[in-house]
Formats: sequence, structure tokens, C-alpha cells
Amino acid sequence: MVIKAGDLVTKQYFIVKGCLRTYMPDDERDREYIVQFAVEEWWASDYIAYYTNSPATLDVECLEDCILLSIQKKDLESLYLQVDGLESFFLRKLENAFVAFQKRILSNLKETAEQRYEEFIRQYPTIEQRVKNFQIASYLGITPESLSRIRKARQ
Amino acid sequence: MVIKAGDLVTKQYFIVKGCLRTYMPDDERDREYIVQFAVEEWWASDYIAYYTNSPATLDVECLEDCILLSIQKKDLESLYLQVDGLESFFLRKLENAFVAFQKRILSNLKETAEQRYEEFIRQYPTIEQRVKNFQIASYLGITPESLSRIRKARQ
DNA sequence: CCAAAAAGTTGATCTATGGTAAGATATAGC
DNA sequence: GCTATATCTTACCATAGATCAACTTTTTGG
Repeated sequence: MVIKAGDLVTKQYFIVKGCLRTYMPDDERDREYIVQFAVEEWWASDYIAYYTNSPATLDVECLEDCILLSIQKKDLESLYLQVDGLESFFLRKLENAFVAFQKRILSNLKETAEQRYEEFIRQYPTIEQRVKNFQIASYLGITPESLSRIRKARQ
Repeated sequence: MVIKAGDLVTKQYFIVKGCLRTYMPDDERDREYIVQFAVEEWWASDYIAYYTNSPATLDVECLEDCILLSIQKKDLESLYLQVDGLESFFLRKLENAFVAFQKRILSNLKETAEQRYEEFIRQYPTIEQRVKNFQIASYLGITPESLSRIRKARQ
């Protein structure tokens, strides 16, 4: 477990090796809502907590043995001043994440669970191999039972 | 109409006065999916098109008489080099938008339509006054009929 | 290898929300 | 102010996906 809900989040993590998930635990309903998966070359954190300096509401958890690099927000900010183009690099990274989130919001508005599942395996074929179906269901916002039925209907 | 699907998007817009909506038109199903509303002091554009230099997939439309300021992406980028702290300012703006989108994804995963409506009027009380109910329904991902039923049940 | 636990599947039923159509209000243009 | 149009509401029925419970398959740890 890299980040646990309630933690103060001062770091973000670069994934050298492995696969992680970021999710909101909901103890009351005994459920979890997966915000994203992350694999090699991606960055992960609870970015709400990281950007707003508030306690984490999300857990970040390794789904496999992982090698991670971490950087303190403070250190990154002072690096921005020293390394030319670094801030632009992170701006670009954030733009990409923003675009991905907006697409996901649209896909939730427009598409059925089946279409979103098709889109998921089209867009993240390697991730689909590496994570459990019930985790994909959680990412898509449906139950494992529903995903199972969708998968059956597809064959 | 500020941006129309298919346009090349090279500008973003600052709202001095008025209210806009950004939405994906779906002619086939004769529907629209509202990505966001924007009011005074906010910025608007089709940011997917703007960041990825691809043709717009979204419409941006004024819902009232508006006063807008626009800036070319190119000009903004050269201003980044001239005005100290400007890039950080836009990075911060993007962080906030990112956080808002992530919260919306989580709320779609966790909450019922009624809870999302409550959250919407709590978070955007002024916007609720300024836009039509069927547009709020579109933003929430439900039909106007469902929203009407939710509103009735609340009283 | 084998037992236990975890994950996935299936069936029966339930519920939130959608679709359609009609009627009721509100808004805008003359 | 009055008509036309847009918006909102209501009723009835349909459907996607949820829930619950049982069962099967896969994975894991000893």
C-alpha cells in the first residue's frame, strides 16, 4: 500500500516496474471505486490530496511487485526553477491526464457498460491482462456479475 | 456558438460576463452530453482539441449574452516565456480542473442520480439558477424526465 | 500435489432510470 | 396581452444493471 486514505500526500510516484491501482474505499458499502490503473512509465498518486494539500481520500495500492521512484512535491517545485522545460513537461503530463479524464466522463455519459468495456480493452489491452475482472468492473462502475454477463454475451 | 465540432481549436476563452456550456452533440440519437458549464472568471474551450491539436469534438455555446476574451495558444506559449509565473498559474488552473474531473468521475461511480443532483446544486447554486433543467439533466447523465421525478421527490 | 481461499459464473428477482406520449407551465415574439 | 414555442411534468411501461445466493473454476500457500 503506497498511500492510505487519511495520509498526508507530499509525493508522487513514477512506476519503473509493476502495476498499481488508485481507488476510493467505501467501508460502509464494503466496496471500492477504482479511479485508475497505472503501469510502467506512468505516474501515480492521490492527486486530489497532492494538489490540494488535503488528507488522502484515495488508496494507492500495488497489484504486483513494484519498483517505484518517488519525488517530494517541494523538491519537484524547486527543480522546476532549476531545470529548463521541466515545468512544461509536467504541464503536458497533466494536460494528457485531463484529456483522459474528460474522455472518461463523456464515455460515462454516452455509453452503455458493454461499450465502455469494449473501449477499455481496446485502449488498455495490456492492463486488461494484468488486473482482475472484478477490478475492471469497479473501474467501469458496474458489478462483477454484470461484467461477467457482458463477457459471456460477447463471445 | 463559440466552437463548433469539427473546428480547429487554437484559442481558449476567458469569461468576463455570461454563461457557456461545453457539450458533445450526438446527432444520431438527437442528444447532447454536457461536459461542463462555465461562468464569469472561468475559462472555456474544447480542451481535448486544444491540447491535442485535433478537430473539435465538442461544441462550446453561449447560454446568455456573453463577453469573452480569447487568447491564441501560440501567444499564450510565448507569454509563458516572457511573464514570470504565468505558466505556473495555468498549471495551477489545470490542476484544479483535473481535481474537479476526478471528483466527478468518482461521483459517477459512487452516487445515484439523486445524490449527484444534490451535489450539483450544493456545489454550483448560481449555475443551477442560470441554466435549464434539461441541461442539468444532460450534465448529470440522466433524462429530463428522471430529473423532474427527482425534483418532485425532494420536495 | 492438495486443501483453502479467491475469483468468476449463473439464475432469479428487484430497482433505478429510460422511453414514449400526453398534458401543463412558462417564455418569447409579435 | 396573445399566440406559438419551448420547457417541464406526469403516467405507464420497458430495460440495463444491481442484488442475492448458489455453484464452478482458478489461484495460492503449505
